[in-house]
Parts: sequence; structure tokens; C-alpha cells
Amino acid sequence: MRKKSKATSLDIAHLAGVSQATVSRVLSGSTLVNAETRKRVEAVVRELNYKVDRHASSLRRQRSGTLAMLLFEDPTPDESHINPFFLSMLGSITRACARHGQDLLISFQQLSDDWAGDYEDSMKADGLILLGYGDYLAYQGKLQKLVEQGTRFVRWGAVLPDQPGLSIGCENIGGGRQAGAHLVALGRKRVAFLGDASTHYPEFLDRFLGCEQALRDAGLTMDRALQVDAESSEDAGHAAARELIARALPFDAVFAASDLIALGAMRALTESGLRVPEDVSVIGFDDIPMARFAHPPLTTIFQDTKQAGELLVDTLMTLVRGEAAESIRLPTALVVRKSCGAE
Amino acid sequence: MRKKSKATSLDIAHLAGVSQATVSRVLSGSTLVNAETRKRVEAVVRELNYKVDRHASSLRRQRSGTLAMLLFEDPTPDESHINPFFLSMLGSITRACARHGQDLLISFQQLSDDWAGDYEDSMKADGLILLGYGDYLAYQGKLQKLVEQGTRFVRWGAVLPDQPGLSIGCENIGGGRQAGAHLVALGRKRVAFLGDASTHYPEFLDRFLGCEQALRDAGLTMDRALQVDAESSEDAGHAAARELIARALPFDAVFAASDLIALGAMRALTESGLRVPEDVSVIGFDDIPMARFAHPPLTTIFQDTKQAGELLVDTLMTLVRGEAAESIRLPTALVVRKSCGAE
DNA sequence: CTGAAAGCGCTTACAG
DNA sequence: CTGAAAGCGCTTACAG
Repeated sequence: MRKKSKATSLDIAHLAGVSQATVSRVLSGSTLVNAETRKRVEAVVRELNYKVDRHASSLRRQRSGTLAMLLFEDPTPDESHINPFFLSMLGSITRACARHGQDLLISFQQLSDDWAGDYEDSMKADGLILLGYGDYLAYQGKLQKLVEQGTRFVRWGAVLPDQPGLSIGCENIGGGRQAGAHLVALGRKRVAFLGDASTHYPEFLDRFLGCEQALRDAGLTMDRALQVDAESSEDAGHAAARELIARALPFDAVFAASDLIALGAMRALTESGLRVPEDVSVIGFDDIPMARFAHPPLTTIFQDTKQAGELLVDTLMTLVRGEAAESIRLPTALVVRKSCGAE
Repeated sequence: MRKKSKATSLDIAHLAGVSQATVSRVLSGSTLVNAETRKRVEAVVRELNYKVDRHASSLRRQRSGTLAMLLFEDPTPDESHINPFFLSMLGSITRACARHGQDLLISFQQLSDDWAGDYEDSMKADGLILLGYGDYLAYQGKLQKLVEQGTRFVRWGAVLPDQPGLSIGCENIGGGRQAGAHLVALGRKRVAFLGDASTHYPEFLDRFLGCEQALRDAGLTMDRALQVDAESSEDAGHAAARELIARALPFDAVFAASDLIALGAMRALTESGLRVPEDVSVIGFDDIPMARFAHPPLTTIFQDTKQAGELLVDTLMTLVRGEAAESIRLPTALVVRKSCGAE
């Protein structure tokens, strides 16, 4: 059942009556080939449906023509579930790779894995796209080492001043401000924040800080007693909201650091007899597909995952070509639905 | 900024005082190595953080150690959006590949692309996982050619009698029966079907047929005038439901061929002033993540995407090893929520 | 514009 | 158990 052995460039050369080197030149689009010769070779190539052997080519060129997308998540290493926010980037990352003529490898990684070793040193990939929430401080050192090794990578996440390597992320502070301002405009005064708000989770922290700024502009403050840690998952959101309720402090709005947290929180709120948005406004962050199906539909801060995916790949390719590139912060947008009580 | 040139097996050999061949044997886990020698080599390997060059290894072995997951969708070739049903398989496919020590390549494909050529002939992948809804009849010939070429592949889809190659799919007829039986038990008598129900879309057809059987068992019939074509998307579901309503025939239930169709249909129904589930029961198929967030939460037929992903990879690897494998049909399960009016 | 030749870094018969 | 050697299928200086 093994197929008839594949044609090689030497076979093509014989059939076209040229040297193997010339076949290679034709296929790599070299200009150093006579038009006639090129035609002849191309005809044979088409006829035999010949394809350049990727490994031989990569071995010789010392370039794999492949990018690796590594997903790492602290919480559930054995889960086959992927954070929907990253999932929504997958499509545009895949397409952007195709546009650059690159193949895309995808893999789950633990914090303990040797990312550069497994993908770059083994020549499997020319560059890495790092996606994943998790304790930033915990893998900062790891990123530092990647930089020292000269590994080419780009990560999605907060764009921080002294970070190792490049990031594509969104305007988390700006997004937080949009959320806070919306809540303020609706007359909310006691805003709870669900999600970690420490330097371990800089994206969440910036969202918190942005919201705080918006409240301050309105002469209000964020009460730290209304902040509950939560990683980005529905269950964590549910637990955090229950904890918030248990604290028995008054609040009239919940700003969830992510939509998943917001979804879990709405469930907990409803279970406790609190009405959304009548009793409490809920606003999320991300605008994942599930957000608009929530009940009530979730008002949230949109992050442009399509553009994010493209930028991630474009930036990485710039690095792979050996050119300089910079971190980028994407603007966010408020998406008003029903969960805050607007309209 | 290029990193210091990578160590090769020859470097390791020199440092360990053995031949390059021995280093290779140690790294490929050969038993033909003295325990002492092995220790010595492994120590050097660890110290230099040496990794076998993937391309040199694959070129020599004539095996890529990689599987390719090809997603093809007719409708929106330029969209970066992926059908959520396939997205939910991605996690388990990724993990299953890791378990088999295989890398996973992911790519969008057009029906016109040369799948085998681009991935197998070029040695990029040892086998293909084909995912995608689309006109079965249109690519049946293509699958036939893959078989003739000896390309190793497995697809997700209907398990049909004379199909080319192997499929992993679910019991579509059984699932259709479960849907029909549930509707019947609820007293519904005029069941509409949203989705293509022809041999071009065998999965949808089987679901239709299964539902029809369940109705027949109860002395009822499916009225073909209540069937409206729709591909698996929310917009198509919305349009199909509008078309159904426009036909002005009485119906008290909608069986959507997929959850996406059901979601779009519920929206159209509501817009037309019909209440779900009071006026019309709606049941979907797939149980995508969005289903339980729908309003009302969508009753649907569950397909085990986690197991599907594992089976897809396991079966493909069996083929890659040159062993015989078979198509598999997975059981479905009724998931009762609120959209049919049960409870 | 074209060909002969070297070499990318491995794996695996072949000898010993 | 180990080493010397061939060769996987390309790309790319080097000559002409």
C-alpha cells in the first residue's frame, strides 16, 4: 500500500533534459533560467505532479518555512479545552501564515517545557507565537532566556516597558476606562472587579487600573474590598462572584476581567436572586462568540482578534527575516448589549 | 542576532569521545549501546541542550513525524472564522498528536487545492486529517484519488457504505431518532427540518432520516414541505427559518441539522413573534459551546468531539504504521435544555 | 544561462 | 557493542 516512490528533482531533470541544478532553480523561482528551459521543466513538473521535498530543502537552506503556535495555560494542563479567546485568533493566524507561505504547527505547552529547544533548536520552526494567560512573573525569566538565545518569538499579552521580546496586545488601560466610563454613565457607583489585579497578571491589572481612572474622573473610587481574584474561566468567575456576594458589601456593577469570568459571574448573580442588569450591571472583556448569546447579552470590551492574529504573524515574520520590529497595542471598543442596562 | 551555530551530533560525538553514529543510536533509543556509553553521551547532550535536527532526521528516515489537519469549508473561503464544531475537536486532536509524538500542522484548504501534493508528496506530513462540511459528492472523487495515490488520511463525516477511505463520524441516524423521539414525546406533530437533506450532505440527510423514523414509529410523518436547505451557519439558519415561516404552513417544532442553524433559526422565530418553546420547539445537533448560552438554552444532540479527535488521530496513526483500520461511528446523546419545552 | 560538485545533519546497513 | 561509510533530496557557490 506504499505509493509508487516519489519523483525527485533528478527524475525531472532527466525527463526535461537538463541538470538537476536547473530544476532546482526553476522551482525556487531563480531568474537565472532561460525562459524556454523553464517552460520545459515546468511542463514535466506538472505532469509528474512533482513537489519539492520539504526536509531536503529545509536541511539545505537551514530554514524550516514553518511557524509554531504554542498555547500554554496554567490551570488545566490535561484539559483538551482551549480558551475561546485564543481560539478566535486561530483562524486569522492560520490564514496569515498561508499568506506568508509558512506552515503552522500548533501545540500545547507547559510552563516547564523547553519551547525553544523543542521547536527552534530542532529546526521545526523558524519562529514562535506564544499564546496563553498565566502568571506573567512566572514565565518572564523564560522569555528572557529566549531573547538571550536569539529565539524569534512574539507573544500576545500586555505590552510592558521592560519586557523581554515583543508583544502584541490591546490597550488594556484604555479598555478598562471604556468599561468604567460606561458604568459611570449608567449611574453605577460601586463597581466590583472580578479577576486578578496584580503584576502577576498585567493585562487584568491594567483593565482594573483603567476602570479606576474612569471612576476617579467621575469623583468615584474602586473599592479594593470589591475585587476578587479569578483566572479566566467560567468556573472561576462563578466562584469569584459567590465570594463577592458572600462579602456582603454593597455593589451595583461588576467589571469582569474577561468574558468567561463575566459569564460565570452572571450565573452566580442570578442564582443568588440578583437581577442583571436591574440590580447589577455586568460588563466583560474580549467579546468572545458566546458573549452575545448570554442572557442577557453581555456588554463587553471588544478586542480585535482577527487583526491581532495577523499582526502576530506579520511581526514574527519581520523578526524571522532579521529585521527590527516593535510591540503593538491595539485599540479596544465598547460593545453595548443588555447586561449593563443601557438602551 | 543569529544565535551561535547549533551543536550537531558530530559535536556531541567529539565531546563524548564516541562516533557520530553512536550518538545517533543513543538519541533514537537504540538498544545497541553500552549503558556506560549511553550515560556519557546523554550527559553531553543535556549539557549542550542538543536537539536532533528534524529535517535531517526526516530526510534520512523518509518520515516526517507530522500530521496535517486540513480544514475546508465551501461557504466563506476568505473568512478567518472556523466552524465552532471543528474548533472543539482541535484541543483533543492536538493532545492526541502529542501523545503519539507527532507534530500537528494546521491549514485551511479549498476544494481545488492539491491536498496530497501539498502535504504528503512534499513530505510535510505522514497523514492527513480532513475536517469540513461541504458538498460530499463534490469531493468524493477527490477522496477516491487520495486512496489511489496511497495517501493516508481520515476524515470526520458520515460513515458511508462505499466511501473512499476511512471516516470517523457519529450515529447520525440514531441522533436524528433521538431528536424526533424527544419532539414526539413532547406532543409535537408537525416537525420542520432546517438543513440540506440530500446525498450531497449525507450527515444532514441521515439526521433527517432518523427523525423521520422516530415520527413514523409514532404514526406521524415528516412533511417535505417543511424542509428548508441550509448550510451549517447561523445566517443560513436565520434565512432558512424565515423561508419556512414564509411558506405559511403550520409547524410546531424545528429540528435544525446543526446548532449554528438552530441558533439562527431561534432568532428568526423570535423576530417573527413566535415563542420558543411555547409555540415551537427547537432542537439542534452538535452541542457546541454556544448552545447552553442560547436563550432559551438549546436542547440538542451531543456529539463527542473530544473522543472524535482522539479517534481521528489514533486511526490515522494506525494507517501511518501500515496497519489496517476501520471507520467508526460514535454514539450521540440527547441533551435536554429549555428550547423544546421539556421539564 | 547551465552543469558538476560539495554539503546540509542525520540514520542505518555493513563490518568487525 | 561500535565505527566508517553511504546516501536521503535538495540548494548554492564555483566555473564556464
